[in-house]
Amino acid sequence: MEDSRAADGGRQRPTLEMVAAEAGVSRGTASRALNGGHNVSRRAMEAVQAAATRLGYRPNLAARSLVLGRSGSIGLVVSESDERLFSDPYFATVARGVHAELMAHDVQLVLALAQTPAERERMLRWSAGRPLDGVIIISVHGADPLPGAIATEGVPVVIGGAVEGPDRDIPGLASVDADNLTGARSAVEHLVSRGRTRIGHISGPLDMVVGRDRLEGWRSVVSGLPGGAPQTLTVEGDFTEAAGAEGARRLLAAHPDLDGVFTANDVMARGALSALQQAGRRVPQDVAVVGFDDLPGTEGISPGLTTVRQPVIEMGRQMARTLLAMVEGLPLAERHTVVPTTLVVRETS
Amino acid sequence: MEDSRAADGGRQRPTLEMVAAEAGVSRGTASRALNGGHNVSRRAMEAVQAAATRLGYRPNLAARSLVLGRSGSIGLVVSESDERLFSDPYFATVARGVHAELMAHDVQLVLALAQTPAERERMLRWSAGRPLDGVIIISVHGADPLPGAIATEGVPVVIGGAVEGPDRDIPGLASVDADNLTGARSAVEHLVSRGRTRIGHISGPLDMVVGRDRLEGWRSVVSGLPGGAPQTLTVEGDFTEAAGAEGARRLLAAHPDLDGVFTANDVMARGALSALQQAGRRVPQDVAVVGFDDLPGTEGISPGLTTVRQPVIEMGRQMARTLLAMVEGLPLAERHTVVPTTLVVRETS
DNA sequence: GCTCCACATGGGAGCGCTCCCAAGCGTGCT
DNA sequence: AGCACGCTTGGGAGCGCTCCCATGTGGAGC
Repeated sequence: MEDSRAADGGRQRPTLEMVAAEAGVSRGTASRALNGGHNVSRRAMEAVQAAATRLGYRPNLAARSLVLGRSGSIGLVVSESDERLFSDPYFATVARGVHAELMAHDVQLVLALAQTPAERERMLRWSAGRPLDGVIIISVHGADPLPGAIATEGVPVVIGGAVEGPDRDIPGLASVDADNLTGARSAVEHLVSRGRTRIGHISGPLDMVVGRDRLEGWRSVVSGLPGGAPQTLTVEGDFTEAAGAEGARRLLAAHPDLDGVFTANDVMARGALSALQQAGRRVPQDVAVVGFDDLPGTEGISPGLTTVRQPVIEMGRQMARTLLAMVEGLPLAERHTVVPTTLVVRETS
Repeated sequence: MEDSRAADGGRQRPTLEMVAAEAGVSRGTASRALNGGHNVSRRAMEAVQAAATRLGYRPNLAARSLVLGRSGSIGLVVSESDERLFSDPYFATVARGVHAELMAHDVQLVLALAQTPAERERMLRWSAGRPLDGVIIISVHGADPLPGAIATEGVPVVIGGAVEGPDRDIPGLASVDADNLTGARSAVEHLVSRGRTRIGHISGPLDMVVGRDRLEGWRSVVSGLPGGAPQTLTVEGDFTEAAGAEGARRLLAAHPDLDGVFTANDVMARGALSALQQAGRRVPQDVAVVGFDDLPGTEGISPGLTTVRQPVIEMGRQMARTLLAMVEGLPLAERHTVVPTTLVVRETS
């Protein structure tokens, strides 16, 4: 309507210049009054604030970004399909923690996928081009060059998960991860303490460090058992419920005497649970099941799942805190944080 | 390390000026070459592009925003607690559609809550302050002044859901909603066609239009039945599984002869389902259940739920499309879109 | 009464970009 | 051969803000 392009509600949006004029001071004074308020007389302070409210002044954040070289927004990047991003509760939970912490610092959360090459290129554009002060990347597969590339552009990166190889030494790159090795070990040791001797593992994707770490935790315990840790006691999954069910079926086929299963996350544990029951196994009498994650909001589901809890919301907050500190240029106590896990015993073991 | 504040990887980030110098042309020519490419000779074009790649040039999006008066990012605002935002699959699904459409247009998605007054004030700051070109608001309660306030600031708003009252006439405010009335009616008519005569309803929050609309759809059919539509055949829920279970228990207590339940969403239907089974009712033999939503990804869950499907992903895309059109200043065919629903009959009816 | 300093203020510079306009240049027409 | 038009090009202006520095003003100290 009205105008062809100026999208404005009609009148000119008030600028700092106009506020200053209205208050009878200069631009510089107005700016100081509205921000810190240092070196501003009480009189000027009040005049400026009154003028600002009278005019309905809102600082233009783009202009501020330009001069400060900072945008006040950070990206949360997930290298997954949009289907998984928006359906796996793990991501939602990390996002919840990240969101909470960012909001407390008045920082915008930009959500984006980076799975296809085009999406990855866009992330680079967005971070290097400044509207992103920093980036949190969760779900890293393989030796993904993206985090390193962004960090190299001078934009701080925090990875949700472990960092291996040369990326560990890039100063602009930090990480927050659960102690997957110890956590997995505690899960399997718990199964052993329950008298289980034939313990299978349904792993996460083995191109992800988290998948390999939890597998390794399992192996380190199971290889000490009489039967050892044969290949057939392990099935690679992808963290989905279907993969859990399929994994349980495969384990059962190879080892009819299976009496324990440790899955790399809770979603797969649920899948395994129904497959086991469908195969006529009672849980936990015949087969005990232990998962990993213990996301909030899943406590009520029956049967109560024995699982390794990682404080995912808090880890999300920690990622955001770390990133914000890096954006500020503050020194970090430790670049690579590892968070302890807790075993939560419920009904399935 | 290195430097105290300049977060840069050390060296100066290349600017358009530097690219122009490298290519031996002026700033203006370089700009034109990198953007549309109109009125630029082939020679200059190639020289500039080569220089840009050689220098690793990334345009400063803050500067561009400042001059264009546009940031290339839009906000997705949810007026709910962060717990609900990150656990209710409905939001995730809308977000999925919005995300897909925005990415196709290279627009950033900024995710934010606006429940507390402080959060709502921040939204106003973010939208009026320009780094948000437009805002999509989902889950509006009561007569929320926020959408109107943002629209009045000159920032286009799209509401996911119905708009009532004076807000309908604000030109900068559009909406996308499912045809809840007709959808609810078709659900209840389906129950009637299955021979049910005692049909209860577990509604959404009645301070939301969607809650009232679906209730009204139920009432319009049920009031024509012999027993009429007494108050006791309705329980107000809040879209959570617990509310669904509690609602079913209350309905059963008031009407032991209950033979049908229509719930305002699928999550509550799941809750109702388990409460009904716990009360010894067989579904659908004793009591038939129909939900609302039919979100993708829930098809596999057993028993298959009869429900009213709304194309939520597509609706999310539609919201984004509408908003982007408004940002462009394009004329809208219709400001308030209503999307038809489909009844999907499965095992619970 | 004069100097000195702390504090308050105004306004220029500049962030990196896009837009606009004037100037340059080659071609096709009369 | 001369003129006009169209395509390219360079560079100034300006988006709204923050920083910095020079200037102004008052009170404390000698």
